[in-house]
Amino acid sequence: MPELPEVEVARRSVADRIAGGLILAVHMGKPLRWPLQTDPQGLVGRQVVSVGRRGKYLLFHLDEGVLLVHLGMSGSIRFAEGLPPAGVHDHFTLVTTHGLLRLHDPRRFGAVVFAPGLDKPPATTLLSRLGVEPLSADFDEASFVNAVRGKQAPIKQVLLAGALVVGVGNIYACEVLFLAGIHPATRADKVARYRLCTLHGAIKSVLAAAVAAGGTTLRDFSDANGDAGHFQTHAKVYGREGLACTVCGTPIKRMVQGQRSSYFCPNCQRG
DNA sequence: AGATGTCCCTGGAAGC
DNA sequence: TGCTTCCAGGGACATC
Repeated sequence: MPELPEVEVARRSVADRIAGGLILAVHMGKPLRWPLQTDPQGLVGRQVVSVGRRGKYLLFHLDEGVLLVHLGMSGSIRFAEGLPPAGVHDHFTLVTTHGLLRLHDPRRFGAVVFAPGLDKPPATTLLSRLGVEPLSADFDEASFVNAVRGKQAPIKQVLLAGALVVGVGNIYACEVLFLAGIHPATRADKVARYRLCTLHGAIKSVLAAAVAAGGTTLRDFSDANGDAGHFQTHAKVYGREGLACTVCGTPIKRMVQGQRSSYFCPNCQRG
């Protein structure tokens, strides 16, 4: 499923080609997570100026307004050559002078939302409560450590909530907690400072490495040109319940937090 | 207000 | 072999 690195890879794979393109037509498939909130035909004639990203949202900046695209857990965008008929899971198609871009999303957790501007609803509703970008200079160690220690929820859920730092999904959350030696159920304000410093570094390095490698292809991820990622996440804990910890040999355990599986090594992750 | 629970959806895997 | 059940996940929203 696309987490931040995959969304960033998707962004890079479409940005250069789509920029400057005029929207010729818009086709909608089955409804996605939230309504577009505008007449799709109103997008026709607008120009795509650039493609940005905030958290896991792709931002298609138009000459007037912005199109927010979320890939959910099974979404991918891809340029289609020619004018092939939409498949059953192609729920949004942008026909432009610079190519035909499709959003393919079998589970429809994705979203396409139009906003008149980034500083206007519904963009503000979706983006305002997002935390810091983990790959930006704003993600500094001291601020992160202090913010985490102001929370009482389990550390895993603080990471997933995205209010402090965005883009850390379930898989990367499990992995970075393992690297930092932190048990996922530990209350955020009870985690030792030195472990949070390690966690901060792990978030930065793991996400950056994943972006550099073209994302992780755990579940059929590919970029807009159909190229798969090369970040072979030999996950150290995720999905490895019952298997030996790569560090100490203890069987990896699984627990459920907030309806989601957390994988951890009961020996390596204590604090 | 902060923490926790619920729900949306469907393909693939596992179980009978 | 063919059915049914379970599971995965991001994040808005409801509830405590």
